Amino acid sequence: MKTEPRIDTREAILSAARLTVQKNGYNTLSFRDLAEDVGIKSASVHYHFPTKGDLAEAVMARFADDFNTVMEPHSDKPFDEAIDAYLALFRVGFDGSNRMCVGGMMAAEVTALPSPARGEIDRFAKAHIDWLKGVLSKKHKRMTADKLEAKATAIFAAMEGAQLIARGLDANEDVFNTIVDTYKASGLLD
Amino acid sequence: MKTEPRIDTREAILSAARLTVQKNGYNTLSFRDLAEDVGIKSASVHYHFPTKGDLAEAVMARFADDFNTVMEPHSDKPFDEAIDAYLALFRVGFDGSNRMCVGGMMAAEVTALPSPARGEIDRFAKAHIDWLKGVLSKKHKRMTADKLEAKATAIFAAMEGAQLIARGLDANEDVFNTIVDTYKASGLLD
DNA sequence: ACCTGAACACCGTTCAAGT
DNA sequence: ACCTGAACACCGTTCAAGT
Repeated sequence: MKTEPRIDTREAILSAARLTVQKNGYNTLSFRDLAEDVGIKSASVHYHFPTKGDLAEAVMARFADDFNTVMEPHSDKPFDEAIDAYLALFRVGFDGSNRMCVGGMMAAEVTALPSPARGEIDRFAKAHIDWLKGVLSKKHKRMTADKLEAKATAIFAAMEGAQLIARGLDANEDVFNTIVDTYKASGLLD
Repeated sequence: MKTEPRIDTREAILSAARLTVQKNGYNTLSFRDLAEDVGIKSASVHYHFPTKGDLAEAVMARFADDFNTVMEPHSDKPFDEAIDAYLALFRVGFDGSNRMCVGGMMAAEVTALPSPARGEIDRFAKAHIDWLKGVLSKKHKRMTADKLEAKATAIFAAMEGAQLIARGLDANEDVFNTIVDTYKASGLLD
C-alpha cells in the first residue's frame, strides 16, 4: 500500500499553461509544447481541455481562485500591511522569470478569447476590486460605495499598468518600484 | 499627366498591421490576412518586411513617431489642457473599434519580439515620459529631475493600466473614465 | 477513463521564378 | 523593384483507434 507521488495530468497541464501564459501570453501558448512539458502527446491535451479557449478559461479561473485564497487572510491586517501585501503580488514576476499577471496578460489578448474565458477575466477583476474595497472601507469609513469601487478599480488598473510597463522595459524591478512609490506619494494608494 | 491616387504598398501594410496589432495584438497578426487586406500575396509582404519581427519594429517605430508629431504642439498649452490632451490619447480605442495603444500591447507581448522591436518599445516609452516631464516641469518648477521622471513614468504606466483594464472589461469607456477621474482626484495627475 | 497517430487547414518563412 | 506559387516545418483541431 504505497502512496505514489500521483501526478494529476490535468493539474500538470494547468500549471504548465499558467506559467507559459504569464511569460509569453495566451496566443503563443502551444498545445504541442505544453504536451511535451507534461510528457504526453498534443492530442491528449484536448482530452482534458477540448479547445485552447477552454484551457484559457480554466487557467484564468484557477488564477482568480488562487488570488482569493492567498489574499483573504491579509484583508484583516492593518491597512498599510494589507496594501503592501497587495503590491507584493505584482512584484513576483520580477525575479528573473519575467512573469506577468494572468489577468493583465489576458486582458491584452481579450479579443482572441471566447466568451467564457472573458467571463473569468471579469471575475478576476471583481475579486481584486472586492478585496481592495474591503480593505479601503475600514480606513475610509464614510466613503460611499461608488467611491470605494472607483478607488479600488483605479488601484487595480494602476498596478496592472505598473507591471505591464516595467516588464515591457526590460523586466525592470527598479522601474516598477519607482512607479509604485510615486503612486504612494500621490495618495492614490491611501 | 495624371496624379493617380498612388498607393504605397509598404504604407498600406504598415497601417493595416498597426490596426490589427491595436485590436488583436502582434501574435495574432497573420501575414496572409494582412496580404489580403492590402491586396497582395503573403510572400510579397516579406519583400517589404522580411520577418514578422521586422514588421513589429516598423509598426512600433511609426507609432512612436506619430506620438511625437501629435503631442509636440500640445506641450506648450496650459497644464490642464496639455494633460487632458494626453488623457484623450488613451480614450480613442473606446469608439467601438476596441483598439489599444500599440506600446501597451507590445509590452505585454514583449517576449515574442526580437531585440530591435523591443528597442522601439523603449523609445516609445521614453517619448511619453519626456513629453510628460516637459509638461510637468512647468508646473513643478522646483521638482528634481528624478522626481519629474518618476512622476512621468507613473502617469504613463497608470494610463496604460487604465486602458488595459477598461478594455479587458468589455471595452468599457465608463470604467476608463472612472479610473482616470480617480487618478485625478488622488493627485497623481497634478 | 485516458491516450495516440494521422489527417486537415492554418501559420511564418524561404526561394526560385516571373515582370 | 516588386510580386508570385510552391514548399517547409509549425499550429489547433478532429477522429478513429487503441488500452
